[in-house]
Amino acid sequence: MTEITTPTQTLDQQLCFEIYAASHAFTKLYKPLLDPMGLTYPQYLVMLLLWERDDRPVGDLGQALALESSTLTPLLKRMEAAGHVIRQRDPEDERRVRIRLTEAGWALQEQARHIPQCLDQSGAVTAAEAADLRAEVRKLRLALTAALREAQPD
Amino acid sequence: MTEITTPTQTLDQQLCFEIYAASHAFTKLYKPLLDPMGLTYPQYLVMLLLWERDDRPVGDLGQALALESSTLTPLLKRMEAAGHVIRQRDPEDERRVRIRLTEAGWALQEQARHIPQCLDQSGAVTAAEAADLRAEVRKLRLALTAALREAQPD
DNA sequence: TGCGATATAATCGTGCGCGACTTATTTTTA
DNA sequence: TAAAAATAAGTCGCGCACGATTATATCGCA
Repeated sequence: MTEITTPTQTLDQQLCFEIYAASHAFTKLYKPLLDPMGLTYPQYLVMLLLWERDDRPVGDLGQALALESSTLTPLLKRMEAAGHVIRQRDPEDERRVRIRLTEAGWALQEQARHIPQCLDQSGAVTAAEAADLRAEVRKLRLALTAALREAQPD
Repeated sequence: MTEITTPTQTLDQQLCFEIYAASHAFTKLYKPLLDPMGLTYPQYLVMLLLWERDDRPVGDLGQALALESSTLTPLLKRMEAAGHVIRQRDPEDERRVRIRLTEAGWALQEQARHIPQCLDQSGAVTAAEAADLRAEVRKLRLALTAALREAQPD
């Protein structure tokens, strides 16, 4: 059963738009939770990585977040100014700058612990649905980056 | 079978991050397709809406895209400068500014027609998968905005 | 009729996010 | 080992995206 799929040029039918809009919705939902901690949403993602493993070079964070140094460097400087992290040249390899949590940065982990639950309790999705959806979106993302890599091989 | 779900503070397990990263991946994948038309990704979304129904007030586009006037006004001015649209006060209601496509703006529709296919052919997802995923993410997004509305009732 | 409330865009300041480029360091190789 | 290549972070300019605020126009109602 092959259908004639006229490529629908309609916003309603675009997966990309839904992802785009959902991303903004997440950011807005997180904002009131993060504001009291003095974190923005991308900064929170950096904190998640550092709580998981501290003392990483910038490029390591960029790899994990799929962000460029041109995005991360200013962001990390703001986080340093806010007292969350410290930026320090790696003596082993002077090209690298290592990012470490401050005491205050570690302290925030406690405050942040309830955040994932807030989402669950918002009734937006069940934990199981979230896990499934996460896996599917992850698959999509990896496929998109692979397609991109193919399209422009540096 | 109830599990003890310690809320995992790990980036790997965050749905929000996958959505965030997928959104950026889409934007990057679209860029080489949109650049020749002189459109950015959010501008492309505006064009989709206008091709669907021309001559809309700013707020109408904002409603559809979930964007504020503080985002759209400068964006639409850039689109006007690029010759894609015309911004004009509505004589019926002088508060409104109506957005209309120019001839050049309409002409782009042809060029843009192949874009959805490019995505399909990138092998990232099948059309059916995309439709399913779109529906799920849409459900999530609506739930998130509902949760937000509940949290801060203006 | 006129005045307060509401609706609609626009402005401003801040923080991403990227591509193109630069600088500094390390590694490779001729 | 000196020159070339590769790597890592940073800088710059531009375009979103938002919240807070403002300006203007319309509406509702006494």
